[in-house]
Amino acid sequence: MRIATWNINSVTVRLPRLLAWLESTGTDVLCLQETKCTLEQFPHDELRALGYEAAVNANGRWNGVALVSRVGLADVVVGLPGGPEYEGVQEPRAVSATCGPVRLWSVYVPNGREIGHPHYAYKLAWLEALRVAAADDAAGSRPFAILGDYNVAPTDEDVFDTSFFEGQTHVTAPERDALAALRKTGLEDVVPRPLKYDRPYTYWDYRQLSFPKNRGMRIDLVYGNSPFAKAVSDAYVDREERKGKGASDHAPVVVDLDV
DNA sequence: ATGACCGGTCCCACCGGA
Repeated sequence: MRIATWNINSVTVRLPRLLAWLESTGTDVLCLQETKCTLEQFPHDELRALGYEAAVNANGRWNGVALVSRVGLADVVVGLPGGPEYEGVQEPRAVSATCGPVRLWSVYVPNGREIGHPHYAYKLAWLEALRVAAADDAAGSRPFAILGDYNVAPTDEDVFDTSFFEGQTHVTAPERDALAALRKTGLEDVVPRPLKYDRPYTYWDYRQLSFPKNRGMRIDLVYGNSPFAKAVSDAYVDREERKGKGASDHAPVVVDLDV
């Protein structure tokens, strides 16, 4: 079984790439983030033509997540139970479902913007709510994973230059502590292998030739419980999908499971 | 080549991304 996570940065603009990628990789379940569409705009018909159904949490121009599956979608939960609001709104940043033998979340963790910004406190509160909401499944015997854009680089090895990020979000101790607390529920970081260079970055800024210079970050993560992690036969970052005109600024992370 | 931001928006610039 092949599962993947991909911050697609607009499912509308990226639809031709999405369909071609699903076909070429034979992915069974894809977790999407930043769909940037309404529920009505989500391309259910095009995906159904390839044999996929989708569970979607979206409300317009920002954020938006989905689970796209050709191996079933059961017990769908839309949103993060107990999750915080930002400016009075529950943003579409989480959706979970059972896909065949595994329980999966697709999450888009808030960016945080700047240290001390209300969005930063919101980010930390959101990660804490995720920890609480996922604790039972994390400790369970069914393969379970939270995949998505965490907007946190777990270690200094996960950014191209630590000095570049001094004083910025994504690398601070409170953010990394929040990830550590999440792992402590029984989840481990399934680190993919890079297809080139030495580090499995998943994101490269559009600006300043970041991708050709490999000035990247590993912020798209797969946190799986022990039954999930034990079933992993391979994991890699598909950096090929970051290439060319019309790419997302994130590459998909692909995980193969023996389940 | 992987090549010097991009997507969305009621619109001629700005927000959000990280």
